[in-house]
Amino acid sequence: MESLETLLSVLRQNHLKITPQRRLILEILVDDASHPTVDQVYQQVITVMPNVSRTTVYNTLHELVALGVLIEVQDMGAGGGRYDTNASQHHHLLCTHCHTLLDIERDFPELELTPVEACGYRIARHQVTFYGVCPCCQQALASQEESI
Amino acid sequence: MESLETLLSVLRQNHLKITPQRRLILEILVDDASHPTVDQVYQQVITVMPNVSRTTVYNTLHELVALGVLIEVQDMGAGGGRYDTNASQHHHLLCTHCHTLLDIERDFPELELTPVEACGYRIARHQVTFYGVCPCCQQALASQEESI
DNA sequence: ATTCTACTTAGTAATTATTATAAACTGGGG
DNA sequence: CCCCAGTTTATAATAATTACTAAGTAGAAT
Ligand SMILES: [Mn+2]
Ligand SMILES: [Mn+2]
Ligand SMILES: [Zn+2]
Ligand SMILES: [Zn+2]
Repeated sequence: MESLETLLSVLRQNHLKITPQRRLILEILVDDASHPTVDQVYQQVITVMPNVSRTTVYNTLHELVALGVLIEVQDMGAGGGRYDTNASQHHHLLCTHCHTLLDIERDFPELELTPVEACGYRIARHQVTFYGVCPCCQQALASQEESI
Repeated sequence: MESLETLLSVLRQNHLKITPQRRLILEILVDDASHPTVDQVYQQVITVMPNVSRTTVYNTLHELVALGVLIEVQDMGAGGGRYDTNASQHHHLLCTHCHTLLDIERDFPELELTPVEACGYRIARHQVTFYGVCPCCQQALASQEESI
């Protein structure tokens, strides 16, 4: 994600007030590349400002998405959507067991649909998700099988 | 999706009773390649059997997913997850405006992560989603701009 | 610095999606 | 035809998100 200063200036440019709550949420987001859920952001928020409401977290995340500096990603299985603080074009590697989600920064420019495949759609971008099992979960699954 | 007969035999092989409710849901699924939501399946169900409960639809869809003949897909923006009656490996083309989701049956075998990119994950598969605007929505958006 | 106001927040309620529970029902083997 | 494990339904509970509104405040204007 961009630096805190960049994000603050985006807010200013869009005439959004820089409240302590918004500032805290931005600070948390720039430090968290784990694709957190709304609730994970909220839990971090209330360790610092215990009175912030969930509504404020929802509002702020939605505003950042509307401004294009935050992306919503879907994750099979986990509760609720997750937010991606890396708004640049990139791809993902998901552990199907614990849902840890890593960024893959490489580009895959060779992915192009033929006109007949595209069916008249005007294609803007593509996104690849690799599914697998992370090293931690491989170990956990292996020792689980042993104990059977 | 497989034929109705194939699905019925999968149920039989797994000692699941073929009830009128399940049969109807299967009939609906084999005819619907639109990646419907739970509610869209339910709405079709109750036009034929008005007393079927949502729980039965949820249960049946989950059972089919467990049997591997139905896939859950995530769709940014639309309400709830969607079900994919095409359980084979394939990719998707999503209209970011109306969320129409088309299957792309081509394979992309060249998509491989290097060991360093894979970070120790044991990778099982990958899935590509192309994002764009479908012809209908292109027209709608164009005429909308005209009227401004 | 003080005032003012439109924007923001917190708290609560409402909505929506999904899962849990348990009593009544039934497909299909025997 | 009987029977019972599996299934369905209705209802309640849980979870995720959105709506609403009175109270609070950031930042511009004075
Ligand atoms: Mn990412
Ligand atoms: Mn599909
Ligand atoms: Zn894992
Ligand atoms: Zn469309």
